[in-house]
Amino acid sequence: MKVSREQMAENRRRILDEASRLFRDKGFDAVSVAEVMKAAGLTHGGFYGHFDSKNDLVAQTLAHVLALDAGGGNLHAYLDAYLSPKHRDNAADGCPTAGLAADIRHQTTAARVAMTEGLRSQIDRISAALPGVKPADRRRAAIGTWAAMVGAVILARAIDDPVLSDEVLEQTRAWIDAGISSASVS
Amino acid sequence: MKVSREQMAENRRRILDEASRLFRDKGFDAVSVAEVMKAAGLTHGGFYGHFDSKNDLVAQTLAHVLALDAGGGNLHAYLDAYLSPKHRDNAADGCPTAGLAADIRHQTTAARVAMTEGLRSQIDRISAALPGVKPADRRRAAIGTWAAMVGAVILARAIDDPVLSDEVLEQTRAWIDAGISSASVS
DNA sequence: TGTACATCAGTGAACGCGCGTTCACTGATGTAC
DNA sequence: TGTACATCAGTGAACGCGCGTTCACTGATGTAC
Repeated sequence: MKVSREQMAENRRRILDEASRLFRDKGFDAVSVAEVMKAAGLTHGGFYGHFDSKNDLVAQTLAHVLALDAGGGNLHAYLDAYLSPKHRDNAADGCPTAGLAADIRHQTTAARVAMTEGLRSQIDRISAALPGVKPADRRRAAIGTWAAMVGAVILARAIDDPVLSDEVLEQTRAWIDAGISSASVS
Repeated sequence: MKVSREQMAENRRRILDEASRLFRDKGFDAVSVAEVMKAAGLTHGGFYGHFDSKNDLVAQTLAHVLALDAGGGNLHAYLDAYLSPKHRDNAADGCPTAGLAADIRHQTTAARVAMTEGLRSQIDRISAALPGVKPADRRRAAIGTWAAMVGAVILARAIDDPVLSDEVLEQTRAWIDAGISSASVS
């Protein structure tokens, strides 16, 4: 049955929100169109009224979730949250880059473009949150720090030993702090 | 038709080698059993004479490829090769951690255990290749450096803009050098 | 060493299943008058 | 404002396809004598 324009817009938003969670949790390929629609409270047939294909959903979900991605002003607090066991253990609610960047390689150009723009913004945001670092080194510090953050969460999630996994998060945190500190104006 | 024991052992090795390349290139889910067997010059039916299941192949392939993984003594040369456009563009022949770590999360315990042991060795190897760093900081430097290396290659492969992708590799390289340098005994 | 035969690695057709996608249909929406 | 009807968002059965896995069969291997 037909629904109101507002209801349809809300349905679309809910599909993107649920797809975003499911994709981060299980990866693009392991989530079916029917699974996303069910999570959004709809049936699978209606999917193609909102999106051209599953590939289209992937690209639009990335643009949707990366637009929201914060990373905020307080780098110290952001690092605390990012390199925490809680973030490692809750991929569905976590950073889309850590959850999906490795999977992007096999997706369509539209999806890759959305991820590229998201990463560009993220590098700028971290750079802006490094006021103590000499301007000439700021971009270098932002990229190096972001690579280490994403790498550490991916490694921590891959490791089957809680002790080693926790250690990867903690030591990466300490290594990043030391790097930023020694690149800062004294 | 039956083949000799040596031939069977060689077939098994070839299946693991081809699976290793294909998995690194396309991810575990995107590679079919038939595709692996064809790449090894066999037909798909014979697969189950070598492995219990596709999950078993995944776990054994990881153990096989991580056992070979070098990372050698010369950290400078290793960093050069690792953070190069060539490595970024040749995932099939590249580091299994960069290619597969993010995918491991959704695999069986056996596969996760194989990856965990591979990462443990890799951290030890990098640690041993950091003789200039104060012993107390060596493990921290090894973990932070490895996280940044893996993260940078994953990000560089996800980015659809060659300029930004190259920059991620170069700046991460410079950031790692600066970090190791400032953690070294003077 | 030579022969007879049991073993078993590899073949390829077939299976059941879940996937992305299509489509005829339903009935609430929202516009024309 | 009230009514008549065209529109179209959502439904659910159905499709073709590729997947992991099974299995009856083949014929070279390698052992027993």
